[in-house]
Amino acid sequence: MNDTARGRSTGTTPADRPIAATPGLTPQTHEFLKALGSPTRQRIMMLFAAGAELSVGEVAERTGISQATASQQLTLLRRGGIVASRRAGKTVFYRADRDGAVAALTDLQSYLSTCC
Amino acid sequence: MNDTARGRSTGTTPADRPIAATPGLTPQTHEFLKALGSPTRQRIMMLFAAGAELSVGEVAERTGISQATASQQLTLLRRGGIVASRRAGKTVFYRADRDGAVAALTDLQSYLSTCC
DNA sequence: TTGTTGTTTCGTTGAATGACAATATGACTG
DNA sequence: CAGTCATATTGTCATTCAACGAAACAACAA
Repeated sequence: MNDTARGRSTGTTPADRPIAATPGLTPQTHEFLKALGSPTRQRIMMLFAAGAELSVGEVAERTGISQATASQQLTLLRRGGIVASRRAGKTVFYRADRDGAVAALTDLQSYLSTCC
Repeated sequence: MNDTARGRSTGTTPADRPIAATPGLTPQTHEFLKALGSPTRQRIMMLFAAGAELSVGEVAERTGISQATASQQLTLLRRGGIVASRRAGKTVFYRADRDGAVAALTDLQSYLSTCC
């Protein structure tokens, strides 16, 4: 569960890997693309508009999917860096992760400016 | 390919709400996400760097996949609007579609600014 | 016409995905 | 401690996807 090592993130890029040598997308961005490639997960994301914070159960209820599925899909979205989670007692609240989204979008843009 | 009713997109959006009315992503953009979500197709895209034009057979050879598979994957990429094709006699040349990529990226950006 | 070449479509196979119910874990309450 | 609530994980099934070879199709040459 521990989601350390974000890899790309905010402008670090030490001395080990120059950006230009990277032939493709960051694994993070790959997860991002897969995450948003699903209509169900797109629908879930729309629930987080305006900075809303929702529990897993609320997401399940509002989308009409089972609690188990909601938990799984939210895990995928978090893996894609588009949502973040916070635990408050027994319930876990998810919210949109704007920074993660921007990072993925930036990576995508850089990738596309290479291959297009 | 006829994309009627894009909804948000390039319009100047005078006094109406650009955000509230848009429920999700364009089908085109959905195809775009699915297309780039595959490592194989990401690899294919990298072949089109610097405006290169490649036949289906060349793509097959350089990626090590069968010609049939290459044709299928290129179809998916075209459906996502990231490549365009041109027929010259018997051979079909594919190239990156920069405009399509930019359009999808713009749509994505607008979507994310809604839900994040 | 027949043949050749490049591409697409068809049919199949194995792997990955999405969804659910059932169960396990974790966190609080009594 | 046992009990309960919210979430996570597991097991299973149906659907989808990537990849292939074989066959159909399209464009040209002889």
